[in-house]
Amino acid sequence: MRDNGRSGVQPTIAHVAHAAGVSRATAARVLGGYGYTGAETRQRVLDAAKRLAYQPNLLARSMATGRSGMIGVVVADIENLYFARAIRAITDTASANGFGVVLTTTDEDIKLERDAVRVLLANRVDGLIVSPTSSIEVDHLIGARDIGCPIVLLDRRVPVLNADTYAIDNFRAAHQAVATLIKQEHRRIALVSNAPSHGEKQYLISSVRERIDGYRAALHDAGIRIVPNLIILGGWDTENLARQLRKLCQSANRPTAFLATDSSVALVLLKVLREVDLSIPDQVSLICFDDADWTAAVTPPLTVVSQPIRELATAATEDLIARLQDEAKGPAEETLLQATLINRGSVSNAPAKSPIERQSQKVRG
Amino acid sequence: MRDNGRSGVQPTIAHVAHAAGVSRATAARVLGGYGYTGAETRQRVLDAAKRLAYQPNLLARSMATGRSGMIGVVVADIENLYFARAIRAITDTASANGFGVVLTTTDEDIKLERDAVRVLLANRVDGLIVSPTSSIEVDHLIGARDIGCPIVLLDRRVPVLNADTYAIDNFRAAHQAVATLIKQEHRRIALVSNAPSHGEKQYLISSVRERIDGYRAALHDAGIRIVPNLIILGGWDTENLARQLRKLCQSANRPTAFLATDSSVALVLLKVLREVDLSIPDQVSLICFDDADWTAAVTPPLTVVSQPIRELATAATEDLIARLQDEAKGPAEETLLQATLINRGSVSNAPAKSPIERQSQKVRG
DNA sequence: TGGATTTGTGAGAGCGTTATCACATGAGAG
DNA sequence: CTCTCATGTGATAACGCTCTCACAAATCCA
Repeated sequence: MRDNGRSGVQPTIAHVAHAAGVSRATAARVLGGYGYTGAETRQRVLDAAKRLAYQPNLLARSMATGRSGMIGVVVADIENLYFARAIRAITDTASANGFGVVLTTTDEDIKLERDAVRVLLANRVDGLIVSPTSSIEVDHLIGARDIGCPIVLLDRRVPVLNADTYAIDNFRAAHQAVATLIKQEHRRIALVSNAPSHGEKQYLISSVRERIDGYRAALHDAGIRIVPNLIILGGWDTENLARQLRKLCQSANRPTAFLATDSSVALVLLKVLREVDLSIPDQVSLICFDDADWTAAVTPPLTVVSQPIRELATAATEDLIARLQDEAKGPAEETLLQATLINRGSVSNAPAKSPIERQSQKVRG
Repeated sequence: MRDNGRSGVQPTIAHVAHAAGVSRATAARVLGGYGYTGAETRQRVLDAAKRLAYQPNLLARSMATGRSGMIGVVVADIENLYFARAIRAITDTASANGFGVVLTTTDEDIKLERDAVRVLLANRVDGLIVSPTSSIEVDHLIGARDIGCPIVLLDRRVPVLNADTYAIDNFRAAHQAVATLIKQEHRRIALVSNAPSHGEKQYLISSVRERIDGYRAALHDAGIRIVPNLIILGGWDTENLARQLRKLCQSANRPTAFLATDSSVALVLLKVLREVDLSIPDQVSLICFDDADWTAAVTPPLTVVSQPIRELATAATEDLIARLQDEAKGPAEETLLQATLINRGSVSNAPAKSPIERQSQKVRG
């Protein structure tokens, strides 16, 4: 039993009890707020506790109660706006309810996700809020659920897990965005994402998959042919995504409009567009997911699909905490909030002529 | 002792020991990796552990060892780019070293900071990484240190605490940025920050204070008079900051250049500049702290003071972990890395004529 | 062959709580 | 005047680990 130098300084219930001249049990009762205690004794204990600056050891309490008061959060990347906002809402909600948050990051790597869940479980978090990288490889989540650790899913679904899920209606949001573009006469609309393209469709992150589905449906509804080349899945390497976009933008029949599945993708696209000297919204229109604060500050300000991230994350956390506190656990529910399209300045009518014609015109002029 | 429904499912060392037909002590030794164990026994225990999917209860381990393997992180706001990057680096470094991270957020509120530290200590984190809101009200930090909880400071200093500190050389960075503007003939240079203006100078966040000092020094070195009105401290309310900036930009002798102390301030400034129809870099120049990814994507791309956030946070975490592991604790050290000015497109020569003249000229034209 | 030494194992005491149980006291009821 | 019963309080067993000790068996050296 090594001495960490702390135990000698941190008073325990025993110290308080001694100082107050009562038994440990009694001190524990008043400090823990349970069981009978005489008014006068209680005051003596309270005084002693204050005098010694007693702080209960939550680890010990967790040991004894079997609940740690900690919520584990597993997300891909905290630098991503979506998750940053979500984590903020989660920590706020958690601490308002007396819970702490243990944060882990997976980088969309299923192996790291497994590790993260294992570590969190080993630390006996009471519950988990997860944005799973995969909707297929979820054995670790099922394992967690099976040992009685409640899980709430954020942003992404895992049907087989049967857990409460909080996300937006991605299909509808993408559909609406694309429909907006179509209404402005756009016919060649590209969808750009940083999800990895390798593997089967089912291995895509569910939110991206649903956005793609919404994109396709909107095109289909308008009788526009779906061109596979216009769906860009750049993977997690920004440079790779930029390369693909550059190529697309320089091709003869480049798209007249883009739908970016998140703001970091939009950023890459913006850089490429400047590189190839295409201006928004005159030459290309753009809508992106997530109302990042910079989207309103750039010129032109970007039209975005705003997700109610804070609401989602807050609701998810409250849900988890409710499940932690009530033993009455209803069946798993899926909460799908609606995203809202914020019209700013990055969408305009499609250029009257096709890009090819425009370009040759330019050369002639 | 309530049953949380988990203990029945989670196997303990006792279960493994029983399954392997050895004593708890022996199982604990092989599972804990300490003391002697026979090769054959070890294997039996390992097999049993695997079969039962044994996962050590880290809470219990923490109780016994007095170390939790958790690092507490206290920052103002995770949505702030600086802290998002820092937290990312901290979690990465921590988990690479077998540590977990408990995250708390203070919103620059000293009261919340006190609470956060208290909760973290109650949870017996092994050490603390803090970006303190105040360099004056630090009794809670001193208290933490005094009970033997190592603290490492990030971004901000607290001289009296005598703790290892990781930050950039804010004075020099600001000095250099302002000098750059001066070299381009700018004379009316504003400093814009979102730090609260009320109270004494010493109550400012140390990094902001040092940037202001650097700003003043640069002006002074160039023989330029310091105009108090050009130092804008907007507080945490974005709208308030915008209001002040609007007023400043519309005043007769508005500044020709701005130094923003972080990227979120720059964002507000950008919006205001668009509102009042002032273009960068023709009419005003701009340098901001922090190389946020959007700064390179806007038009024109922004010239920024790039802080080596990741390096700072990684070093801070490694330092803390080293102090946690080595008992040999040297004296507190301050590590000041250098920021680098990244020249992009938001700085140009000051308009040849004063804003007033330009404006009247415009009217005449 | 006997004592010392190595090698491996088991017993058991913490760690700081929670929570149950038994017990002491005094008051009120029969 | 005993018998309950409410009211406090103290002992004490968990919780699941770590880690010191004691001790048995096997090995070594003289």
